[in-house]
Amino acid sequence: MAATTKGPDAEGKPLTLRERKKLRTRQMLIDTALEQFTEHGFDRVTLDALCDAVEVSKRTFFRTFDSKEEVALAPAHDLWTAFLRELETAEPGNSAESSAFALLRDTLLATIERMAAADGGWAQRVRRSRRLAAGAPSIDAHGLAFCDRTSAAVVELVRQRFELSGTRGPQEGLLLRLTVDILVAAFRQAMDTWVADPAEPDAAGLVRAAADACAAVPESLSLRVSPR
Amino acid sequence: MAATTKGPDAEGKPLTLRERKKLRTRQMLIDTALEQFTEHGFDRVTLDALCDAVEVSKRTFFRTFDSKEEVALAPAHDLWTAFLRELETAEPGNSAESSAFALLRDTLLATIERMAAADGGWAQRVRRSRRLAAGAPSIDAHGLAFCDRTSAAVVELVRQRFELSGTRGPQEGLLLRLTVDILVAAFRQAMDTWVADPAEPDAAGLVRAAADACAAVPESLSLRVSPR
DNA sequence: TGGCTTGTGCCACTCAGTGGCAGTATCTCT
DNA sequence: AGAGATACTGCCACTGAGTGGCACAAGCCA
Repeated sequence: MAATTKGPDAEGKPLTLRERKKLRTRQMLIDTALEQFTEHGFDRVTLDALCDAVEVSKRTFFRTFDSKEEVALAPAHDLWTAFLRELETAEPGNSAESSAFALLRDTLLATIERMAAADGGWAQRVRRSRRLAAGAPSIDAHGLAFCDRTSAAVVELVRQRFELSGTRGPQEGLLLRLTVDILVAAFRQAMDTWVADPAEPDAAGLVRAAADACAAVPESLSLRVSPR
Repeated sequence: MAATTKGPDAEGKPLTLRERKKLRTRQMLIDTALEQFTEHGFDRVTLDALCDAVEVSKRTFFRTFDSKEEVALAPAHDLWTAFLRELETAEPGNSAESSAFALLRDTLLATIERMAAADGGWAQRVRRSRRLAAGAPSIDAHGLAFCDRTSAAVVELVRQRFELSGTRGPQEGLLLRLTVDILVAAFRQAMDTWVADPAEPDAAGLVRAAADACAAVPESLSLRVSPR
């Protein structure tokens, strides 16, 4: 994936003042947006109003985000970006199973933990963001599309870093894409159960939910139906 | 799912003139749109231009479709709508396996065949539509979101018509959703291979691709990776 | 300090999408 | 067949997202 995202590149430590300022307005925009959107509803908050509140020109907003939806999705965006970074150095599990699915799952769980550790408010922001997306179709659509693009990048990266085996077809890439999509489906499922559950609003809850959802995949394929 | 879609309800035969006219403009819009979009690019065709070509007011366009993207997605839209209808009367496979996944898969394949049988140009239109979506992020996003909404409706419908078993948890609904999402992932995969393959541009090719993708799901979960 | 780069504000503009209202075509009932 | 009820359509004005261009200011690098 080309670095087309406008998010932060949290790697090189020595941030110049300019960059720090930029990050600060970005965070300002995210926080204010999440707040306003949850308070008044996504489409009842105009960008003009939002930019007014943050004291930033609309032009600047669009230099920071690609669309009104993206600011609401920033937490999810950051998660997947971090996931990709994590995947660049991830190694197949030390356990017996070294399936691609397990690798991806473990990397995702590790990423979640790392995000939460690096920023205490992260879990809350993710929940807010997800709730917003659930209520506003256009946000959800953008989120889905972003997931999809990320999936493609994941497939790319894994093929580049690892040797695939366990199949005879010439279509390892296709199988891999399916694997990634299944992981994503499980994660979305986990997200929704986590967001709906008031008991564990912290990152640990999300990790647990994600692990559960991944574990449920084989079961779900053998789920049986009978007419009632 | 409430009947919020603006698509045709191809069930009651005696179509009144009004409805026939409406359907005709709808089809006109779809055909012209697919043509113009593929020719000049999605965002280089304004709605004004499109409506001009079909000699319809923009207001009328928005009474027929919810958004500019939706007209490009109409074929996919129709497919999933038909899938839902099909599912209302589908019965678990007569074969030994009566898994939910098999039920959904078979229903989907049957729906594809039925769509193609009812309308010769259908396959071509679907290909065009999919190609458009692949090239225009905003179309793709809308398509994903629509798939998601349909998935929810499918879960709803299956839970209503069938008894689920094969699991001990109280979360059959969650498992089922996962099942549906996996089917959708497989189908999207199939779509892309089918669209990319010039050899079998007819519906039979899509059916084959979809069946293959579904069959590949278990394999994909056991796909193994090793560092290179 | 002074030039150089980079981010910002402002302005005007395009285009998707909506509400309202008046006009016309279709339906229905006798 | 004709008249009234019932869609559906066209037109117009409007909101709001998103973009291009240019002048200006703030941070950067000697």
